[in-house]
This record gives sequence, C-alpha cells and structure tokens, in this order.
Amino acid sequence: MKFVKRKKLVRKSNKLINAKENTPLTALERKLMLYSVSEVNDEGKVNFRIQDLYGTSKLNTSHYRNVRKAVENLLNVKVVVEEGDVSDEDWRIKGMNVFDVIEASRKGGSISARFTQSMIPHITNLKRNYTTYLYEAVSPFRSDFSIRIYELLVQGVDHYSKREFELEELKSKIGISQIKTYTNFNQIRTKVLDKACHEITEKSDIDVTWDISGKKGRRVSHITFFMQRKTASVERSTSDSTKVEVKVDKQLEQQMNTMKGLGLSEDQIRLVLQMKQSEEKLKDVEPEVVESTTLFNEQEGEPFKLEQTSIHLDIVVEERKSRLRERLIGYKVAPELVEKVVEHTQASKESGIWKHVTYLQKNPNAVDNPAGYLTSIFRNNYGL
DNA sequence: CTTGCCCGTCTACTTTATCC
DNA sequence: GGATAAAGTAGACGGGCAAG
Repeated sequence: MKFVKRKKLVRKSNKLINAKENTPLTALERKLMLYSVSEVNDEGKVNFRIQDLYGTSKLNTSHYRNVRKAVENLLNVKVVVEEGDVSDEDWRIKGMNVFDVIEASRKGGSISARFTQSMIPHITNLKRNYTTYLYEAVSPFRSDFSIRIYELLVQGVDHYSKREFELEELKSKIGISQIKTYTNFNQIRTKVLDKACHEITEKSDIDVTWDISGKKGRRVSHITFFMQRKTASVERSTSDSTKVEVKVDKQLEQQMNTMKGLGLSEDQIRLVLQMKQSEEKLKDVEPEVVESTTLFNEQEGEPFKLEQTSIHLDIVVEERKSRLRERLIGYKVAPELVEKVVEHTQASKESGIWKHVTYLQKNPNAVDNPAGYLTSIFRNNYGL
C-alpha cells in the first residue's frame, strides 16, 4: 500500500487559543504540544515518533536531550480559559493542566502523551468556535513567540485586518507576565513583537506588523497587530455557487474578460471578484470580537472558503478529508477502507462521495446498515 | 525628581551545519 | 550516528535620557 504523508492539522477551541499561560514555552516545547494536538484521538491520547516532530530522521544527542527537557517542562504548563462573558461583574474562568502524562523514550524514538480531561473538549470533536491551521505553518518558526502570536492572529485573519491587545493581557496570553525582562517595554519590542512579526511575515502565509495603539502617561498600554493573508481569502456565502451574486459593472466586465483570457473558469472568476469585495470589507474593521472562527461549513463536504496560497489549499483539502474520515468511521466503515476512500476521492465534491454521506445524514432511517450501504457504493462507484 | 523608554552588553541555552 | 562549532534566541542588567 502506498504510504501517504498526511498534513498535520492543529485544531483548538477559540477559548484555548485565547487562554492565559502560566509560563513561557520554548519553541520545541510548543511544537511538541501542537504536534500532540494535531495527532490527538478522542480519548486525549497521542503517540508519535520524535523524528516526525522534528521533521527529520537525522537526530543527534542534543535533539534527545532537548526533548527530554521539553517533556519535563511541559508537565508544569497550565492554562486559564475564560468560560463566560468577560466583564468585571460576571466572570468565570477555568484553570487547568495541559498534560496528565508524557512519556518519551530515546531507544523507542517515540513520545506518547495524554491530555487532561479538561483539555479534551478544547482539542477534539470541535464543531464551532474553533481555529484550524497547519502544524507545518508553524514548524519553521524558531521563536516561541512567533508561534503563539501566529496562533492568536490567524484566528481572526479572515475576518479582521487588525487586532488590539491590552499589553498586560497579551503578556499573559504568551506566558511572559511574570518575567522581569518584559517589564521593560523595549525588550518586548525587540525580543517579542519585532522578532515575531518579522518571522511570521517571512515564513508564513500572513503578513503582520504592529504598532503602539494606547498609552497611559508614558507607559505603553495597548498594542495593535495589523495582519492580512499574503493572498487574500474569499468566502462563498453558500455552498451552492450559483446563488452567489456579483455586481457587474463596466470595469468589472473588463476584468472578467481579462481573466477569461487567462483561462480561468467562470466559477474561479466569480471567486476572484468576491475576493476583491471582501478585501474592501476588511479595511478598518474593529477587531473587538474574535470569538467565532468556524472556518468550515459543517453541513456539506464543500469548504466555503478558498485560498490561493498553497498552504491554505492544503488546509482546505486536509480539513475536508479529516471530516470525511470522521463521518465514515461514525458509520462504522472499516478504517482501512476509510483511508482508501479518502485518498481515492480526496473528499472532493466532484467525486460524488458527499452526496451519499449527506443522504445518510438527512435520512437516518433509510438504510439499515450504513456501513454495508457505503461499502457497496465504494465497490460499485470507485472499484474499491 | 521619578518613571519608563531606549540602547548596549553579557550569559546561557537551542538549533543547525559540519566534520569525523 | 555522534561530537562539536557556529549561528540564533531568551533573559538579565545597568546607564542614559526625557516626558510627566
């Protein structure tokens, strides 16, 4: 059987993304944590190879030494999430440990871990108010702050063009509120903000800058990040593209003809035009609420968001595949067969697979044995 | 005068590249 | 594959300076 390397998707609840952390993490520690999130099963357990974490098979003693240290430190990581509305009068917070157990073995070359019960709802079976990104998007980052800030900004990047933080709040989110060095704003400027913005812009799919946006006396009280996708995104208002209306004026008509000349399909042209519209909307939007970042339509297999950057196409495809996997396993289709179907169809709408899955969902009593029904479809339609 | 930003320097640690 | 050098990063500290 052909081995297909899957992209790692990190999916976390928005509450967890916005959580406060008790300690700064090194880049390796955070990568270990995020890699675990991308691989976690429904019971909160995870098992992977150390070489996959590093993305290389060439590991030497310092790699193992660092993993050992990271494992020890990660057991001390605690996060605090806001549970209710955030106000002075009525608030609810929940503090929790991240990991129950982490085991690493040099000889076995593997790490296995179990997240705490409290963490599980924030990293598995998320249906809404979550944020997804590729582990591969953050793995090139060398600075821990880059990873954490990327996470905070990618959460809102398709909805807002900027996000403001109260400085102390930002410090607590990235786990540096207790560190002496960062009572000095200039250290925050050079070691945290400049470094992270530079690295994120250089190595990821979003451009980020920042500026001081509030002062109390001479003290910096607020800072604002300005972010946008390197290639702007577009949303379909529904999964049925024929319902999308785009105003066409003379100038647009001309642009459409140019695009036709470039060989774009009508559907693609419509998306590009929408992209331009949503770019207009993005300008100067107040970033007060960045709570719901449900990136994908739950009903249909079709993502309603298309990205031109390869990284986001990857996210769309991987997200679609992973949703198909979950559905098929839910119908008790054998895991090996699930994997064959996912790879064969790429979980695309064109393959026709979603028609059958949606049929089962909408007519739960129509078929006695969904697994059998699906298996015969896989055999007849795809020869599997 | 006090406070907080700015700048430079130093040390310890992590990651990557290179050599054996 | 392992050791080590080189490059990059985190964090601490102290002095200068000017806004409040």
